[in-house]
Amino acid sequence: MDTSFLFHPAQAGRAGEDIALQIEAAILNETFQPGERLPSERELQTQFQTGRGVIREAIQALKQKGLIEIRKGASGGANVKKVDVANAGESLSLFLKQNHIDAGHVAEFRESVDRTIVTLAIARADETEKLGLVAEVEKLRTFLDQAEPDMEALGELDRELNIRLAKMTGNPIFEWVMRALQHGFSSKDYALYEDLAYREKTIINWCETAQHIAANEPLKVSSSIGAHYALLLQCVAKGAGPEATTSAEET
Amino acid sequence: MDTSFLFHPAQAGRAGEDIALQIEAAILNETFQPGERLPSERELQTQFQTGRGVIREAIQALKQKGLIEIRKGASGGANVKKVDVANAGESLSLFLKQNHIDAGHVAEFRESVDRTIVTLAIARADETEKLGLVAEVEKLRTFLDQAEPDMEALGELDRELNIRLAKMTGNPIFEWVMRALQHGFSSKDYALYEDLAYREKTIINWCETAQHIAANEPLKVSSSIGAHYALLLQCVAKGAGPEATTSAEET
DNA sequence: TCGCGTAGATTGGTCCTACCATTCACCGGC
DNA sequence: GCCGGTGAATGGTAGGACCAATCTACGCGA
Repeated sequence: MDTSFLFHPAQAGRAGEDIALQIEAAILNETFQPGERLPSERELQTQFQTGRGVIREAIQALKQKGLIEIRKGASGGANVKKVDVANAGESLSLFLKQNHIDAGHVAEFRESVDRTIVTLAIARADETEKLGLVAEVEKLRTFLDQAEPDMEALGELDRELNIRLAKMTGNPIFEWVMRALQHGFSSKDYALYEDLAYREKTIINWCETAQHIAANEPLKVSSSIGAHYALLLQCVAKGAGPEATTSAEET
Repeated sequence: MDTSFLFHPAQAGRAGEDIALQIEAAILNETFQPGERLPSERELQTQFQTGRGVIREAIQALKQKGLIEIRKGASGGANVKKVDVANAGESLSLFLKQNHIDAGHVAEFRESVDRTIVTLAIARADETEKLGLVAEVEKLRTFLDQAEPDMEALGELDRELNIRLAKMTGNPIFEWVMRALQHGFSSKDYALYEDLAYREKTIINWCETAQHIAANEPLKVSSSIGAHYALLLQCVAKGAGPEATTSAEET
């Protein structure tokens, strides 16, 4: 492939990062297919108009992320690797992105984690925490009256609530997983809030969930969680409904 | 701190990796505390007897992993960072290691994931897969008669079984999580198999679990999972009980 | 005496050049 | 037609030079 047009020179005190990002973007949007070979270091050096050390640092970063693997020798170089599930050392968000994990699977996983989280939260969090959660959730209501709510703020609040809930389990792994999921998926997820009906129902659902937690009602809260994800899947299906499905699938 | 004795020169075609590992080890075993400063690049260069490029690549790798952050200028350099839960972009295994997440929390998380996995596996896997699982699990029995079983092989088989089960959900995220957990925890986990009683009970439990899956008995399988983790926690508690924890462990 | 600004030292960031080690493709001899 | 050698391509390492950012310390002036 002729890649001479792809990249532009990098500048400032972080040329390495910049270059790594450019290449990573090219890989993630599949300009470079798995199995393909990146240009050699010396070639990239001229394309980016930079020293070889910088190129090497960028490549090293991609290698560290598991995006490429490197072989020496003639016709060696950096091969784009399929980030398959076996590279578990890597970040969850990268895995979700490169494999186009569909929303259904993410939702399914999140639902299972959420159910455990609320159960543990009810069992372990003290009254103060539970009431604090309820108070925080109530803030969502302010978004109900607005015709054009601040999506940024709404998404942020939703994120914080999820993390707060995860913390209430007392088990840091749940918090880690929650943050990882949101890091890898937030952009897609919160776009759903654009839908008015979804927004209203979801906010109400959040309030119910928090109240059931405060009231120590594990079964009711579990039912709320179920309702939440039913809602989410329904909204996803509707949004992607007519024809967008075909392209979204994969391998 | 005087660190001149800490490191030894690296060799072969991957000096950078080697050095990164040495430094990472020093950080993880807390020879370098969070907040402390690593020696400057030029110092490390003389300590490792290598070129500065190699040092920079090693440092870049650590930065990529989120273990350090780097500032320019006098009294700048590489600062050891506390990998807290907020860096969700990072790998789960690193998080487990640096934060000394205790076995109980890991077990709790695994149990919740396992319960979901078996439920989904029953619902989605076809007969062939289920019978395949049973057949594979039966191989564990061969370890029952041996006085000195090959722990390596036993651990490996256990790992494969878990992943096989995760795959049967049809949701790649579960497989990812399972692999991440095992990557970050396997060494400690499979040491438990050293205990004869635990080994026997766990193997039997595996067989039960597989059979219940093949028989499509969600409740029974859930009960098996519960039994498994009860067993595991009990064994951990016993092993960690007196004080043997300190020395006998890993590396 | 106090405060501010400048000069120097420290450290990471970049560039360059040379050389080594590995691997592969091509070519010539058997 | 097969085998082995040889050279080219490519990543890996070494070392030096300079730039840019940052902190420290000193000295000048109010």
